[in-house]
Amino acid sequence: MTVPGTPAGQQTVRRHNLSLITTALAGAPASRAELAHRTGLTKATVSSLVDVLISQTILVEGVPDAPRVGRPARPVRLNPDGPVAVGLEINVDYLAACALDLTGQVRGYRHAPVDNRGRTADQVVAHAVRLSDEVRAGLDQPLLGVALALPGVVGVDGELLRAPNLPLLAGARLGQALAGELNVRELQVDNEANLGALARLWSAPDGGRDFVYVSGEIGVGAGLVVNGELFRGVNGFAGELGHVVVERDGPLCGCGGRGCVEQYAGQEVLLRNAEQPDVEALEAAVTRSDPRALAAVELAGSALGVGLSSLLNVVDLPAIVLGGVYARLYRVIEPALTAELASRVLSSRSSAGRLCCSSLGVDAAVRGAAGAVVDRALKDPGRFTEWDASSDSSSPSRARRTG
Amino acid sequence: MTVPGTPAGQQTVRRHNLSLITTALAGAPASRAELAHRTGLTKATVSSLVDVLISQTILVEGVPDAPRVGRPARPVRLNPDGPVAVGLEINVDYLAACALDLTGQVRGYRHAPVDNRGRTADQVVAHAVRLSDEVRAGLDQPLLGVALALPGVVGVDGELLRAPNLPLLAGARLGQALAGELNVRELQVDNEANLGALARLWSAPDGGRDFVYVSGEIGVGAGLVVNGELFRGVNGFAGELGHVVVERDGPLCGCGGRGCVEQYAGQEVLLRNAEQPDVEALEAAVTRSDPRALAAVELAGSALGVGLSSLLNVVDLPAIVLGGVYARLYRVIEPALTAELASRVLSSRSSAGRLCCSSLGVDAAVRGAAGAVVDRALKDPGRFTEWDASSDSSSPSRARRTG
DNA sequence: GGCAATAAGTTCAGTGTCTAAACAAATCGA
DNA sequence: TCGATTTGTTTAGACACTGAACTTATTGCC
Repeated sequence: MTVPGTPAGQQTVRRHNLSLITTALAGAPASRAELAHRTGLTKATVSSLVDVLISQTILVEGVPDAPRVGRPARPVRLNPDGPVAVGLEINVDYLAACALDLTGQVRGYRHAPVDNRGRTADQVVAHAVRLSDEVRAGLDQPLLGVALALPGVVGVDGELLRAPNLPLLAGARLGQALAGELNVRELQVDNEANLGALARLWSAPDGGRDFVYVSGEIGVGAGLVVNGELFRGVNGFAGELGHVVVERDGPLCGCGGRGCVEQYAGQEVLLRNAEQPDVEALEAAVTRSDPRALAAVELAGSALGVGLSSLLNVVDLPAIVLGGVYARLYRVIEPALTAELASRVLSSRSSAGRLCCSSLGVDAAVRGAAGAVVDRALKDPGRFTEWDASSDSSSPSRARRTG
Repeated sequence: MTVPGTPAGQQTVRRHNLSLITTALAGAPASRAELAHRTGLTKATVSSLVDVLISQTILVEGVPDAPRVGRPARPVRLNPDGPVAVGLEINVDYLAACALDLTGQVRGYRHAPVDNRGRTADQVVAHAVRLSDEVRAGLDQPLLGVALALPGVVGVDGELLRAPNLPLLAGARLGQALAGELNVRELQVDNEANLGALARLWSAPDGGRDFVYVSGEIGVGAGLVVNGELFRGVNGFAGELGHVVVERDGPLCGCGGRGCVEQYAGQEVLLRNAEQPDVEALEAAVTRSDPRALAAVELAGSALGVGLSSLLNVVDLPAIVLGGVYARLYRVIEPALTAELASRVLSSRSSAGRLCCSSLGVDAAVRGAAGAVVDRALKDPGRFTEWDASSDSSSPSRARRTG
């Protein structure tokens, strides 16, 4: 909570304890007395903090439930009618948007299949803004914030640095453009693997706070979740599983190296090896036990296993969650993968490295984006002490672009 | 500073701000007024905090330097005669100990060449305790704490989980045994790669706060330093560079996998390939351009480059520091290594991935261990509010083992 | 030598936040 | 209707920070 190198005062304490309340309420509602018990604060302090959060529309009082002996508890919970977070995703062949309230409920969702390969940044941004509006239509709730998921390598400043399949958008400052259009101060931008990982983190409360999420989209990315937080690395390049080496002298990769995971398990290579036009066809071929398809998937699984072994020996995480294509091919890909992992990962002996498959579909990244906004708000609700006064970004009717 | 999930109060603020003072003084002494300027606190607060730290013997007032106009500043600095930290290292063929004062100055050092392969845990612990005493001999300063460096995989609880060359010590709870003998409450245990990395962090102030330190001892380990902090992973297994895959079907490794970095660049393999008995001989052979030796080192460099490329694509760090054997062979190993890195590491285009060589020798890990103790103290001096009262561990004369 | 200028460090009233304990409120059970 | 029980609020006190006034110590200039 406290920012290193910055002096702490009473306000710092307040901020920390406000965050204690909101995170304690993220799971289930609770009375003030129970909050005091959970957080270790006194009842008096909890009352004071809850008052602040209610006045900020972050919390609301619920109806007392089945009364027992003693004064009935008045449960307090995250306000489903408080500010909403919007997640956006710009991908190769679709755009998506998602509105989430503070409780994590989806309040709006749009998935627009569209080929973005030939579109300019301006066009894509305009479309994304439209989706953002649609997704908030009918919700008379202020905008908490917006986050954006992109397919490719995203720098720390939100720039799209590498996007092999969206060349027109490479180098575009999509985050800043969208922030201007949507009239939000800051807009978090991250790649789909990272945000997919976060979606998994919050959608599976018992799924652990440490895992690798493998995003099997066009590239092979991984989101590293360590102690419930994303590990991004210094430039935001962390988790580039696609360019971990499987064979030093393997096939040449677009990155300039040789034998990268992507050259065995990337979607493009996978389809080519299987001689199938798209993922749907591959899935069908696999279910009818097409030998070429099976071989291609097995090769991919084995290479992915080698790459993940290297990754796990470097970052030491106890679980792997497969997303994207790999989730859809889980059944077929799993044996080769586990075989490699079992023989290669050091920690596989002491801690059973669980492998599982994401239950979220294509909407993982958008959900994660919106969730990231909510998460930030719940982890530091004190940020909004000035925020609620200047509610210029509160109404869905924003300043439209001129022309 | 603040512990997540724990209520914050005024004491929390104090603790944070005390740490602000000590870390601000880690570089150079400063007057109270300058500290106020550096930290952002008021002069009044700084005075109060400094008083506390002086009473705890963490800080001392120095002599006023060349006076200028105005009341002369009274510089405050870390107390070189305050508590001392002890670092210990148990390695395959030596034991080492190091005493560091709060300013980071070495106040005592011992390096005892001894073959530990045949010794039991009890024997090694007893020897280490003796060295710890020797290193503090003549220093009438309380003991700040002790940390221990081990060659192998160290679990989060300090257990030595894998130590291929010290089979008698595998599974031993050396940290707990030493803590009991030395009468310290807790004793930080970590592997030599991690502590070597920390030593590098503090010995090269301009060396950056993000890098991989490659420890070329018996195994090939890596210490990952991210934003000035060690990245240990969930079980403490992070950074096992030796078992990153170079060739999926390469030679069988002791870990059960195939084609691990260790099978090309490990010290044992390296010596075997070069047909040399030990590292000294190898160094000599290399300087007289022995073709076998050069080939072996080049092979190692190339394999290390492949492994490090995978590592950097996973954790995204901007610099590599070579330690151990690799530092000694830097000249010869560097070309092959940089070639692999340049073609394979994604971020090598945007951020120049600097490769350099540690200036510390075999004492890197002990220094790092002692430094880790000092670092912890400076980052949270508030921990010692109760500590100084019960000064049972303050005198060098401790309770000896009975018998 | 005396005195303004300058800068360092201290003192003190004021404010915000937490704690602990007493108090008020609301319900059950007899 | 009354005691038991639990929730939530009030209040006095403690603690740490801030800002401003104040004290201290030195330089530089007349």
